[in-house]
Amino acid sequence: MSSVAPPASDGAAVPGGGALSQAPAFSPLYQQIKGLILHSLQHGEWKPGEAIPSEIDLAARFRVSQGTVRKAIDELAAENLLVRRQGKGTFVATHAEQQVQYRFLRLQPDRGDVHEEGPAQRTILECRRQRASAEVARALALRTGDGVVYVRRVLAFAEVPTILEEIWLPGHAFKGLTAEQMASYQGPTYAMFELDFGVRMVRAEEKLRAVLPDAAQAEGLGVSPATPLLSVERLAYTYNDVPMELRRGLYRTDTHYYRNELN
Amino acid sequence: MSSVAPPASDGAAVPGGGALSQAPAFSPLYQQIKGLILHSLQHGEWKPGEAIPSEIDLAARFRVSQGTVRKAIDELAAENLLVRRQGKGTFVATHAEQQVQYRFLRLQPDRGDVHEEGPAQRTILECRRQRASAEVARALALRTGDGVVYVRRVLAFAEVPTILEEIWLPGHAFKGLTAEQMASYQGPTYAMFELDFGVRMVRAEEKLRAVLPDAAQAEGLGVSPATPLLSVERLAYTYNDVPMELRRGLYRTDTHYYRNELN
DNA sequence: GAGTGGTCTAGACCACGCG
DNA sequence: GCGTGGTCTAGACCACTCA
Repeated sequence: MSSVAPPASDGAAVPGGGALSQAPAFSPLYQQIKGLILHSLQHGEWKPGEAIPSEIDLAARFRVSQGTVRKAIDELAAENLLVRRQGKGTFVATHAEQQVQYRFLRLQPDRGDVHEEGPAQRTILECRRQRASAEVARALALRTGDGVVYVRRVLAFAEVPTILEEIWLPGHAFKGLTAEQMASYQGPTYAMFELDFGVRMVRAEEKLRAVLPDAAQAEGLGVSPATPLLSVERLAYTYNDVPMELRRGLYRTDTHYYRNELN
Repeated sequence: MSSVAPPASDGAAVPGGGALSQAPAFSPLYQQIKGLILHSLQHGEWKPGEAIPSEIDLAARFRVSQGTVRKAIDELAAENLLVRRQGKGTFVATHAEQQVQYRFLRLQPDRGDVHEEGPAQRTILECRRQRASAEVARALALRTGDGVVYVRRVLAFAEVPTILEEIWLPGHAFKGLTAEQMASYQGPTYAMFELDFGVRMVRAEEKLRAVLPDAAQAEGLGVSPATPLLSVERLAYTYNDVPMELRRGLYRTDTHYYRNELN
């Protein structure tokens, strides 16, 4: 069923260059294999946390050598879509059961480390459906007025309220999301999104600014309105660069800092 | 001269497992090759911007197959130490002549893009030798009281002062650095460090916080002391994770934002 | 057309996890 | 001991750059 030609049986491998090819965009075989694996991931052929077929099986299925599927998997693993475990297999990455609890949260405590601090305590302040504003619609690639789920919550570490955030989710993908669900799930929110809605966040972009909170925001975090806060606007994407979540967070940075690595 | 055994001529490749090996730390051949190439980079056998020998030459030199040096180079390229250019060769990465002017600066203008904005205008406020405080010494792996070069400067974009930063450099590696030099060099400061001092910054860690400036800082940026600013503390490393620069910057975030990508 | 990196294959063997 | 991913090799051919 795959569209990859079996080069060996043809006697000559002509990757991406058929007789009718007009656009000279050369695409190596392993990229095509990568695309096929990605397609299977998107369509749920293998679920988060499950093992995908072995390299040998995939090589047979796509009629290519093991080395070629290897290179495809290497790239998907580098993008954190797959996880290789020697001796066991290759697994679909998941936000649950991941050693690092919050993969996208860069906030670190000034003293002690993130493990002593333990998981965040969540308080849901609000959770309701609303219509997308022009701004939210643009970010999520919706039309103004489309249904979105809006959540407002506070995250506390060691009983200290540290993050106040607003979340917007496309209504069509998150039908029936309740405050209960947001509050009661043990573990990362993104793990719950995978389990209950089949939406897997793959990467995100953040824009950071220093701001002063308004009165309501200051109260939500229990700080004075003169306390500068780190504003973090996050756009999270699923497969194929489809935006699936907009978040606006205010982080306290008197007890924590935002850590970044530059390469 | 290399310490890599020629497996082919021995009839059996036993990577990392000699007769005397006691610590079972298995290290694949390509990792050893990577180490050898890294060593040559550190010791200036090939300078930033220059081409290194071809894969075939390196394979002959280290007595391994081309595929093995390929994998070593792949990793070094992924770490931004080398740059591959098909048809031309593999080059030592450099902060000069790099398409992205400032590789470590994540600040983006709110309107327009970074290219229209052009290069930063630098104003050196101070540049002198001093003794390392306990804090600076700890960051740079020096002893308290060791000589360091201290620089204070303002960066402006489109004539608007945007970044106020302090820089500490180990005195032993930056002997003779002058304010003139800091001001007059065209291009990234890190490119000047490579050319004039042979110090190449390879990666960095940043800690971000929202802060309010003191009176002097506010004046330096031409903002009110009530303007929240993004505090960015950066530790930059050369090869082998040796810290070579501490920077403390205050970024205006009313006209710019700090961009980050999460994977 | 020569030289460089990039792709693809086929096969051998090694390290790891688990029953 | 088997199956998985990981390493290493040798050789063929392709795409790109430049003289």
